[in-house]
Amino acid sequence: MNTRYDPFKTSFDSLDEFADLISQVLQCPVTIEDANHRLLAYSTHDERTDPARVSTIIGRRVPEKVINQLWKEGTIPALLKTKEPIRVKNMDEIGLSHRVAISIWKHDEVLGFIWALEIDRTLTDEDFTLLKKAADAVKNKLLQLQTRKNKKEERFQEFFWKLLTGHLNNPAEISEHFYSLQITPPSSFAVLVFQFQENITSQDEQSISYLLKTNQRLKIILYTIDCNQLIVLVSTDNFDNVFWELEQFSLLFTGKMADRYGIYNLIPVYSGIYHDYQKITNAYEETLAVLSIKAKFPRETKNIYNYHKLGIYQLFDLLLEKRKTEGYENYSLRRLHQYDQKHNSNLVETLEVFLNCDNNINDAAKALNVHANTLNYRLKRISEIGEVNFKDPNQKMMLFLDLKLEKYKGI
Amino acid sequence: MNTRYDPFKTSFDSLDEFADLISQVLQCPVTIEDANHRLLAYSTHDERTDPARVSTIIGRRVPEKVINQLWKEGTIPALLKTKEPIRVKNMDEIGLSHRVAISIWKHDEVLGFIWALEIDRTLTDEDFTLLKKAADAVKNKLLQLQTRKNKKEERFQEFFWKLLTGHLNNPAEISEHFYSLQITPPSSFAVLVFQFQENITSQDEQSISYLLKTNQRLKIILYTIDCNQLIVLVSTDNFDNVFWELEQFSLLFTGKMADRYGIYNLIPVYSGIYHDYQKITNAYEETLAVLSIKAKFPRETKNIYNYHKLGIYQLFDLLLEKRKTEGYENYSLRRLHQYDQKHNSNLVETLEVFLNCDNNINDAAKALNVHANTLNYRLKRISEIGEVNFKDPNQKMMLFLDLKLEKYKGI
DNA sequence: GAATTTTTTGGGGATTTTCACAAAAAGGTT
DNA sequence: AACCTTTTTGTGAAAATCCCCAAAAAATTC
Repeated sequence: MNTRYDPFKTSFDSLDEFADLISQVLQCPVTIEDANHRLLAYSTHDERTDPARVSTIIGRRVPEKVINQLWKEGTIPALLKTKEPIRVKNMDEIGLSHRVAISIWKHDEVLGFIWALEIDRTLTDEDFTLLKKAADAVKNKLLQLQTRKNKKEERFQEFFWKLLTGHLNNPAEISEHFYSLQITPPSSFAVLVFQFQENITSQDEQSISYLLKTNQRLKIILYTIDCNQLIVLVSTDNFDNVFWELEQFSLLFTGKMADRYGIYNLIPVYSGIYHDYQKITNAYEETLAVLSIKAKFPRETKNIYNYHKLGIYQLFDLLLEKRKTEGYENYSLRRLHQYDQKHNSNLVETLEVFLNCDNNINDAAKALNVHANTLNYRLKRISEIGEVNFKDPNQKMMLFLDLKLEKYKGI
Repeated sequence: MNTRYDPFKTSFDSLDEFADLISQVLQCPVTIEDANHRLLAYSTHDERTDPARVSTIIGRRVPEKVINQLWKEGTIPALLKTKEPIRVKNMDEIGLSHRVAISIWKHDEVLGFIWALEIDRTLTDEDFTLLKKAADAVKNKLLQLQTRKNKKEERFQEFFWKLLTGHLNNPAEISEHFYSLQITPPSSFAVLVFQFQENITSQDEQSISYLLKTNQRLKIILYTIDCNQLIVLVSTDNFDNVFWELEQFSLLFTGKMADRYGIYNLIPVYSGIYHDYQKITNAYEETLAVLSIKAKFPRETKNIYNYHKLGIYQLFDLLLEKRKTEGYENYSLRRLHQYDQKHNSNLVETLEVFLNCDNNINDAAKALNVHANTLNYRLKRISEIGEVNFKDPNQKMMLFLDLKLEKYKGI
């Protein structure tokens, strides 16, 4: 067979038609996906298939566990690097039989993938050449879809920003927008924000888009990017334990950004669950508040991702202002600071660690790297010097608050 | 001797002169006091005396322990009831030798007392008659002092109110007022407020005035009455432990109001220590804030008398407002309330008591009248139902705050 | 009304915490 | 250097807390 021979130099109306054509030429089942592993088309003339393909077709996307495996094992990274076909050995644990994949390129961007299953026959080098021709032939068709989608995405973004900034304050208007964008608004939603260390580049955007679209944990309604923040609107319908889901998703997303794209130190936060789309501004502000507090108390709020869990840190802006206006000073803390300064000891730190450790002497002693009796002695001194009664929850609470407020003020 | 005979029907310039006259007639040392046991005059012709009298003259008032003893043992109550002379047996423990006292009356009000010491001779019935005549003769003179004092007190009051309400905002002006009232302003001061259960009657006023003036623990600079509140400005100079002193004084005052005059349930509060007289308004407002919180959390703040010690309760006005505007609700608390309602249990109450008891299971179990294991079981349920982690101080603190806020809201 | 679940109470042993005491180390003063 | 105070660490016994099990009581469900 001549390498010049190109059976794909023909016009076709739909991608499905084209998938069938490839299938006929290569004598095996074929599927075409976009860059986010969404199913675009699949051949129907061949009935042989494998579980992974069935799931992909049923769900109109490649199952997440399959994507994960293909990432881990290197197929997808390879496809994103080369224009050559890649052979994948069968992986029974995810229901994948032997197959060959090729990426579809336009300039230096991957638009999608073609998969050919090697169920009865193994593809030859010639078949590989044909596959490359098929990939080349399909790119323009894909590009059309892509640009159409881009325009749509712009409208999505505009709508999302209007929602976030409270520019749509009429339920009917909001419904209308959803309808015109062909989105069914979920009855409950949450806003997620991922804060990046640096501004998000357009290359990052692709990774983000890819991750969001391939994720199958949460339904992403809308998302947009603002400097170093990725803002996402997700549906929270039909979950027993929404916050757990949100946390799982956040960790998954940040984990994959790190593993796959080397983008580390993302800070995920999310709002509470809302039902009223006019309150999306509140949700967004919640997330910003959490980010702001997390910036100031990174250690204390390490495992806190939402406003609800912030606990007393919710109050800090307010409290600081109060303290400023009334010129109040915690008597005990002042005494302890004075003592620390005079004898360069560290009673204040000791107190803070002790309170952080929920009054547990052993834990606190470990955290401070001192003997438990040492801590005991210090606590006795603290209660003497600072006139603190460690049996009084009110006193301790105020101390804790004022301790943290000092830090807050200091930053 | 004829009962008509009256050696005191004579004019005299000063009270001291009159005291000497009585002393001459009765052949014993004499002192005259006002209703608040302030020394008004004393005889000098006789050198015999006792330690109590010496202290009285030196301090220009009867020592507090002597007054206390005379109250306890019934002399003063008797003097306030009858116009007859009362004999007091000697009380070595307070340096008091035998003496006779008589109260000086104007209408139904006691203006003061005359004391005659029975050092060498015991007074006869005739002497008693003479003493009554002396008391009668001196009353007009005392009345003059009284009215002069009243006018002065009115000026005091006016000045005090101006200070409290911030109508004097110029240090020079304030100093001037102090000077013109012949008060040396202390360099540090505090405002005390005693809240009565009912509006203060003019009869109560006399008791108050008496107690304030006879007290020797704190130096009272100014005081005034506003409906059911007694407002006092005290000097806090020269104390090591000011707050302890203030507390002692408060308890003393409320105790004596109860014991002596049957006026119960006074609520004492006091401000912090201030140095700047322009900030007296702040001090006053502090006390009012404490009273307001104490009204809402009587049990929790039972032993709290000043703003400083209020701890987290300082923040409640602010927090409540925040909660209202943001429409936040504590998730755990809501869950627990729901459970309580459904199973008519009392998990919320259990939680509150437990937190009040500083996480001490035994104390809390006692307070709840249940077995410690029952409480343990309930706490396990609480942590399950409310998703509370009892090792997390932040969570617990927020729970505590929200619990108390609920109550605050409820009232 | 029987069966099941939830709640309360009790016992008792393992584990921790608490506390007093003492020795040693560290820091400061004269 | 000698002396004192403060701080740290160690030890061990008493006290308390924690935790498991089980039985009984109460409430709920079927």
